[in-house]
Amino acid sequence: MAKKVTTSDMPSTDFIDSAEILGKLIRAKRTELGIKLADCAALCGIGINTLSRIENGNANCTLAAVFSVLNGLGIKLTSKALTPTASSSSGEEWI
Amino acid sequence: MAKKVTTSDMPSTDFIDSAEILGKLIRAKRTELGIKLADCAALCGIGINTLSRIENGNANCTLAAVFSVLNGLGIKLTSKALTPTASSSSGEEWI
DNA sequence: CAAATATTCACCGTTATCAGTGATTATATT
DNA sequence: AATATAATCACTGATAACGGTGAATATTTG
Repeated sequence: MAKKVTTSDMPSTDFIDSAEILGKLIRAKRTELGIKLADCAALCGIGINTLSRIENGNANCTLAAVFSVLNGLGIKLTSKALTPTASSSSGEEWI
Repeated sequence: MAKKVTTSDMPSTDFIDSAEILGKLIRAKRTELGIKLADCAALCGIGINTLSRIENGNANCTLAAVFSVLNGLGIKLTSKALTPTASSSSGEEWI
């Protein structure tokens, strides 16, 4: 069986700013769901090798494959919320 | 000059679940910063064509290029916060 | 409406992904 | 420790990304 991964293995960073962190996030979610690599790949409609590389932090993967996994596993990505400040009520400002 | 894009052009979705939405987010941020495609590409260390394709929602782009842009523009991505619930104090649960 | 600027597109050569298969290595279970 | 299971790696052939350049197409400004 695969190595068990819990949230304690997740990077302490709040932000997903690298393929490594994204890969760890995906692996943590998959193992939490208790599904193996091969089944997850089939579920997400990508190859086993590709999923393995994504989880291992390989940055040379396509957005297509990554979003297939994120959506397949129900992982929700957000940027900082669209919250116009008082100084910019017209809504040109991201925070 | 390029078409002006403000946050009003941003997708109403809270979640970034496709290359299209990610591309729009990037473009909104770049235009908000007032820098042109070529300068932004140089700043992020990628080619102009690649940045153009990313902003236009092409899913066949590498994570490497995308993270170069996100980090170059200071766009912070997050998943749902790591908040272990009372029922899982050992930390196996994402919300 | 014309001029200037910004973006997209088509092409090139190089390089690398991708799915699939089978072999190797790592991890769990008894 | 031995067995079963899971994940990684090395290969194949097909397809496509990547950066660079230059041309074509927006888009903005005077």
